[in-house]
Order: sequence, then structure tokens, then C-alpha cells
Amino acid sequence: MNLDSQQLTDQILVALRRIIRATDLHSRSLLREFGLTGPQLIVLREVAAREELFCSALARAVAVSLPTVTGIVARLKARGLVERRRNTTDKRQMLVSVTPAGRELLEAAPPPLQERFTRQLTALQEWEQTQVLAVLQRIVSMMEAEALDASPVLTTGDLADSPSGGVTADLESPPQEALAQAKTSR
Amino acid sequence: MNLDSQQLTDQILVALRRIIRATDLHSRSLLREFGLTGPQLIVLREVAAREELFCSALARAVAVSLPTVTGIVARLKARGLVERRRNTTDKRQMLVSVTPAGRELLEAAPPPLQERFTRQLTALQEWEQTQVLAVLQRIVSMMEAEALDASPVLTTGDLADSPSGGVTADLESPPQEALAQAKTSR
DNA sequence: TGCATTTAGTTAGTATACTTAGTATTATCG
DNA sequence: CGATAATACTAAGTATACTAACTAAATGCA
Repeated sequence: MNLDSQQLTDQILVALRRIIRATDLHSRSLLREFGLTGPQLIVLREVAAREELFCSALARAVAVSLPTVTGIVARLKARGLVERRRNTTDKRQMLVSVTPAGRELLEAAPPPLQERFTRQLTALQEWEQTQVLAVLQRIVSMMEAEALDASPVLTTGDLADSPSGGVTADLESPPQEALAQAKTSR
Repeated sequence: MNLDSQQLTDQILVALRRIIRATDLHSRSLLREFGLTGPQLIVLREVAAREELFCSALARAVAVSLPTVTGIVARLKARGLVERRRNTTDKRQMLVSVTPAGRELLEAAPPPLQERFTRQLTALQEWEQTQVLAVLQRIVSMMEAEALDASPVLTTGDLADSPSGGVTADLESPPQEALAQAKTSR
């Protein structure tokens, strides 16, 4: 009773679709109950975490394309949560920064992931947490490897400059491959 | 050097975003190189796998809302890949079926997931495959648990009626919980 | 200096995907 | 049997998110 590759990929496909959908649904519930969608919240958090940053850096940090952040930043700006100003030394660049209102909103903000998901996750044994993260990062590396040939630009390298970059996983074949590759390809 | 919960959720958030993005990018490359987007391909496969099915069953099977399949089916129909007809016994229902052209296209269709991803996945040890799937299903169950209170309708129960439903995972706390719950809540 | 190239962002167009609100049909119940 | 409720789907509106095409600014090189 072992699963052939067809069944495996089919089931993984379904699981991925449901994860994507759950993420989307959660984003909408955030909008309904808090006023910001998931991506908006993520972008706002990232802007607040730094002093001021360029749109391109922002796009890289949250793993979306430049046009996408343009739209999200525009909506945040319309709400008075961020400000935009041109860089004086290089006038092509736009500097995005959080406003007091934006910072205040963030104080009361819910976590960007489902609260129950977050709770259950932190309740896991540490080795389980590591395993979950390791599997996800492994999937990322397997998926993003594909895109490297096709689109040499903006392969979303250094994400989320958290102090501890990348957890070492307890799986064979390190999941950091693609991230390292992505970094070099800029 | 262990990771606090903030770091863990942040990194998981990033990994999920990148998986979602990689899926989207792959969908576009499918469109470019093959002519159908990922969701279109998935829907077409599902329609072809059955004789004829209702829009609502289709939506459940591919884990999207009814309005979303309506749009996708409309695009497939515009391409002549599927047909729609009203159910004679219950005229509210639309029956979707694949056309010969659609079936022919499917013959030459690439796998809906990234080919490299699929290859690497099937190259893994069996226990690793099981682990990957188990972690994903576990995430699904933790994420979907949230939505059950809010939206009692269309919680996407029985997906993909594959003969072997649900692989038993080598993790504590079975990942099937939410699926079972979702099923009962219809 | 001057023109080509690159870079940073925005705009336009398309697809997914949701919610909410509608329409048509069927089922239910007094 | 007729009014009401439930069901199946469609339509409208919005957000994300991409690519391709565009503008503006900076860089590079002859």
C-alpha cells in the first residue's frame, strides 16, 4: 500500500491549493476584521521594521513583483499608513516609510498568519517546528530552482533580514541551495 | 541557538509566500508555453477524469469557490476545451464535460506542478515523500481549522476522489482531522 | 558632450479568487 | 396549491499578482 508518484503529486497539488486558498481566505478575514489584507499587513510590517526603504527592496523582501508593491503601497498610502518620497540623490527611486498612524495600527495588528495556526505551531515540539520549516524551505528550493533559467531578474534573493538567516534542517540535502543561488544571480 | 516563535512564524510566512509565488509564476509559464494556466489545467484534468460533473462539485474538487470555477470554465469553453449543458432533471445545475479537443490537449499536457519539482520529489526516499506530504497536510489542517467557525458553507470537503484517500503520516497528531471535520460540516 | 544602455517605478492588460448580491429553479410546508 | 425557503449558478466589485510596455533618471562609453 505505498503511493505511486501520480498519487503523491496529486495529493501534494491538492494540499498546496488548499494552503493557498486558506491563506487567501485568511487575508480576506483580516480585511474584514482589521482593515488590512494579508499582503498589505506584511508590507506595512516590513516598512515599519526598517526606517525607510526603496520599492524594489520592499518587493524583494516580501517576495512579490515591483508592480504588485506599487499597488499595495498605493493603497496603504491612500489610507495614510505610509508615506512616499523621492530619493534626493537618485530621483528614480521612491522611499517608503511608515506614518505614525501606520505604526499605531501595527501595534494592534493581529499576526499575519492564522492565529490558530500560529498557536498550534508554537505548541509543537521544537524538532517538529524545525521539521515543518525544513520541509517548506525544501519545497521552496525545489520550486524556485525551475524559475532560475527562465527569469534571471528579481529571483527574490535575501528575504526578511532576520538576524538568524535560515535554520539548519534535520533533513538530508540542505534546503538552502536555491536561496544561495538566488542570491548570487542578482 | 534555538528559534523563538517570532522567528519561526516569520520564516514560515516567508516560505509560504515564496511557495505561493512560485506556484503563480509556474502557472504563467504554463500559459506561455502550453496555453493554459495552472488552475485551468487542473480544472480541465478534473473534468476529464470524470464523465460530466456539476460546477459545484468541480469547485469542491479543485478547492476554489463557485464564482471562480465559473470564470475558469468560461475561459475553457471559449477555447472549445469543455462543454456546458443544463441538467435536464434539475435545470439549476450546469453539467461540464470535456470536448475531444480538450481531451487531446490533455494528452500533451505537462504536469500541473513544476516538472523539476515533480522529478525531485519522486526521487526522494519514500519516507521523505511521506514526510513532505504529511507536513503539508498538517499545515492544511491547522489552517483550515480557523475557517470552520466563520464560513459554514463550502468548506471544500471531499477533494479529488482518488482511490487511496489520505496517506497515513509518520507524525504524531493525524493531519486528517480538519478534512474529516470539513466533511461533516456540509 | 551625446547617445545607448541600464535601472527604478508606474501603467495597462489579464487571470485568479474572493465576497456580496442577484436570478432562476426546485423543494418545503402550511 | 401557493408563499417561502433553499439551492445552483451568474454578475459586480475589489485585491493580488503577474508580464509587457512605458517614462524618467542615471550610467557608460565613444
